[in-house]
Amino acid sequence: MGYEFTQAVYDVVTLVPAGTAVTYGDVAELLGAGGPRQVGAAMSTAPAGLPWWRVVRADGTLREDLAERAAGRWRAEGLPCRGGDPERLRFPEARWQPSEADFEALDAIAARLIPKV
DNA sequence: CTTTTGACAGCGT
DNA sequence: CACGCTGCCAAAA
Repeated sequence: MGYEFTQAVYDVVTLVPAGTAVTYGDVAELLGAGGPRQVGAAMSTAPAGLPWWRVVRADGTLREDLAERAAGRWRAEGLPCRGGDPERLRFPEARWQPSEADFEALDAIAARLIPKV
């Protein structure tokens, strides 16, 4: 199965529960591969239906055009925003804390990931 | 095949 | 707080 990095990123993002968020760097770390920019590259081609608004920059913001569309979702999910800025999440409060079961799922994803031969 | 781009992050200034 | 610079490496050109 051509399980590549990009697909693994999507799988990880899918695990992030509503009402929580992670940073691009978090995704790379949870995956145990790549880095923030690689995750961003993968997200740029994200399929419809993926909760992309739950993946933000380390400072709790998103690129402006994306932040506009994400703000509504954040409010609907009750994500904690910082100060009076509705387009900036408050970390680490908003950060997803994976349960043990989540870590197992994460581990499974990492294991399936085939290092690009 | 090579080169450039980029939904980033952290540190220095 | 704001820039600027560098490292990172998958994707797209």
